[in-house]
Amino acid sequence: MPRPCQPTADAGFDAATIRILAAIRAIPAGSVAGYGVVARRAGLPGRARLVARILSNNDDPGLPWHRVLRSDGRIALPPDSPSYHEQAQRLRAEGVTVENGRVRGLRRAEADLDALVWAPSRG
DNA sequence: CGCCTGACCACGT
DNA sequence: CACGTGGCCAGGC
Repeated sequence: MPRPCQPTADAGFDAATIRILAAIRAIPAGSVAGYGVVARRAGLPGRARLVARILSNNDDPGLPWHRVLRSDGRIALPPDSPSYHEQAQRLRAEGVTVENGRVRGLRRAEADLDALVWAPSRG
């Protein structure tokens, strides 16, 4: 009996992994995020590859791993992989437009947000 | 330790 | 938008 805390499938993971898992679970249905964004949200900038490794190692079916894409909106998995099709299917099931293994509007949306924050004559 | 690999990223062409 | 290049971090051997 490791500990009386509630084991949410995060049991046994280090802090970084737990934060990343939380960041992934925080992605709302019907939305997507890049590996780098997930890492940054988890407070681990520059650890995009760590996110990828965690997803690769992940076995929790409740984790919305399908909402994580490359920074350019492309599905990271190889097109001939079974998981690739599963990801595209799950995304479409949430109303996300997947075309040619790619989701449109990921980079553009982030750029717009940055533009708002860094907009001239505003702050 | 050093070396290779990976569900990555930014940048230039 | 597609490709090539260099960089980055973490693991496995």
